Amino acid sequence: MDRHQTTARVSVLLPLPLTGAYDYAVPEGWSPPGPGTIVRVPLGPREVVGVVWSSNPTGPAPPRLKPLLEYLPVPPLPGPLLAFIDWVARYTLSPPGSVLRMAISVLGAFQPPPAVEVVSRSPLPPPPRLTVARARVLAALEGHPFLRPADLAVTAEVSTGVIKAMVQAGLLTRAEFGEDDVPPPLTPDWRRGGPTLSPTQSHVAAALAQSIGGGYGTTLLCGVTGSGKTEVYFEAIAACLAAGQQALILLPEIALSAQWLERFEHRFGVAPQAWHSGLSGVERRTGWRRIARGEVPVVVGARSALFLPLGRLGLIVVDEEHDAAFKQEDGVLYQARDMAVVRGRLANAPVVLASATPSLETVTNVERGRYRRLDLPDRAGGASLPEVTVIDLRRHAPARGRYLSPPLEDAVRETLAAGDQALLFVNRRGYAPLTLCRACGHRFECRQCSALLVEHRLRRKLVCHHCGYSEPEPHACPACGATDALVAWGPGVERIAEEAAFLFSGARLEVMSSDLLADAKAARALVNRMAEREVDLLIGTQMIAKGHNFPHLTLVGIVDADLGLRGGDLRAGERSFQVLQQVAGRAGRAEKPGRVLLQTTDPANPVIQALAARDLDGFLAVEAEERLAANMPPYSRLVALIVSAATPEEADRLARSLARTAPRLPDVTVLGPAPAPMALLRGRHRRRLLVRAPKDVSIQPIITDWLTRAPATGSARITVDVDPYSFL
DNA sequence: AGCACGCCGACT
DNA sequence: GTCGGCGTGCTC
Repeated sequence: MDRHQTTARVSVLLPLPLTGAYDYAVPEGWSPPGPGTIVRVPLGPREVVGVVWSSNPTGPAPPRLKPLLEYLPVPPLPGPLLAFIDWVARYTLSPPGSVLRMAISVLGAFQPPPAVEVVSRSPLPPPPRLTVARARVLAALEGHPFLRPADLAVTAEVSTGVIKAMVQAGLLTRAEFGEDDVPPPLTPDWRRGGPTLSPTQSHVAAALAQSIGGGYGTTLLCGVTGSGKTEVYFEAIAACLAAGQQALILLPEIALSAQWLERFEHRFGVAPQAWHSGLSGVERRTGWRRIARGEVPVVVGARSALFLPLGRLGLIVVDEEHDAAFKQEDGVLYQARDMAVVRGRLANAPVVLASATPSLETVTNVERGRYRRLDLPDRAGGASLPEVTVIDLRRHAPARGRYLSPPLEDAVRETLAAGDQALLFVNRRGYAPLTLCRACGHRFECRQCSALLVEHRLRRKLVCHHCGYSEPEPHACPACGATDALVAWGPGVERIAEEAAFLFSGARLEVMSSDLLADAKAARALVNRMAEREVDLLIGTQMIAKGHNFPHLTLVGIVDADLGLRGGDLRAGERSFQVLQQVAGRAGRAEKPGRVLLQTTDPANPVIQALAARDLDGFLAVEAEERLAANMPPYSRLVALIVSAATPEEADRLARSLARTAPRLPDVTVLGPAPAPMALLRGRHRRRLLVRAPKDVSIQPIITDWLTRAPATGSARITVDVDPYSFL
């Protein structure tokens, strides 16, 4: 072709689920934009914001190129973030645009916010005689450099007309004040001394701090509850700040970590930039813009913070790295802990994974020599670890219809009599997980999902925990019409609270469950009441396991340690161990020793045994052996293909078609199709195929190829979940 | 993701 | 006769 191109062409990635980037023409006379430049482009009948992905795209130009419309006044996205977005898209088999959307879907962040009109006192001396109203206006401005005219009118109790006239008369000066004129947040003071660290803590802190500036490397920071993990990685953050770089801390549930923010503020003097779904529009906008301008030294956030435009990333910390909440379960399906490691590698920054109960994946990576491990074996301040006693429910059966065994009941009584606090852990919300008709055997199930409806007696409702569907508590069986035949089956937190209120009348009892507390503030208030000893007996779900410190808590009762040991979930054992270990960690954090009583019907179970012995490595060894024998992760890789459709027939048809066209490769196993564990979810019928492949096989191209051979038709959809976590 | 175009039920 | 339901298809 001898006709060379006259207009420059760039490829632009749009935050939409398209197959790739689109090409646009750079208008004559514009400086060519570099990768990462945020631009506005035409798309069909509308205009969208996208990001320049390549300044010199290869391949044939599309027949007609539309021109770029505008370079938006924001710094370009940092190169390592672009590489990260591409990497996540390839790994999770998501359209790159969908991944990009997570990075730039901050509404209105690309235009400087409209300036606000403000007035201030004019530098001229006020005339000797002022009307009463004008004098009030000047008085109201005392102590304020500037105010919005409307606000000033309200404080001075005058009409806006007075202010207008004063501007005219030169008594007040007008100015424009933009959101960006707000001074940048204060820099955390890394020179402030932290708490005095023990020799072990100092040693570990120094090792972490030393990795700052030394390029990528992942460290597992393993320390039991109360060992001072947070304070230790704060030292790494301090070193990162001292080096002029930015630190990113990921937490599983930001909303509940007011305590974490307080600790940070205590150590560094200012609050970090928070990033989570609870932020308001303005907070997101100003936060994102500040981060993009490189003004923010520390960000603490949930999963999505991985996609922030941090350009001088010097450290990533993933706290509670084992937490299943790091797995994003809708939209782009990714494991934020694993992606944090990738983000660190691409930005050449060290990564710290912190946990008291690290995941088998992470520990295996240590054994393979990919991660380094640092241990904090002792509890800070010399507090002793609680003693764990296993109660065999077969030998110490509770009374009929009850769930607290005599030894646990006695222990609670003793604790309360001694003026101490006790905690009962029930990992199930509601009153009873099953409502059954004794006359005909009818079970109440959700119409939308294949899940049992859970009775919530306090709300007088039966609730589906998967889709939120609820119906009033029934009086009669809808199947056989029998009245007085419905029974509540199994324990929930409300039922245990009822039993405890009966057994320990006079004790100040409170229930902590996500559906009984209005918001994070209410949860915090309850935690405070517990810490202030205004509560004697706290009964709660998983919520209570998260890092709260109760100095006078000396007894933790685990009502049903078996919950979660069954259920066919790959990580059921791990999850039980983690939650139980955390709950056990609530007891005896101060000078008083604590004890843990654990009710089980299966005392010989290795999870129970390891818990009783507080033996993390022993537990992980048992778990590792089982996973290796079953050829399951982390010794192989799983990919789930979820087929969903409006009708069961459609779902079956596509699932069978996928099974027929499944790849036939020596090491790749395809299991299924089977009804997905949640075979009916939100009105859609689901089937699942599981692919298992060795870790060194690049599974993504195999799946992509497979999907082109069995395309979805009609209402059917295929969702690919690389490294699935939820088997429920 | 939007926003089009495109074919079948209850309204002025 | 049309207003409008949301089912498929395209956007450099």
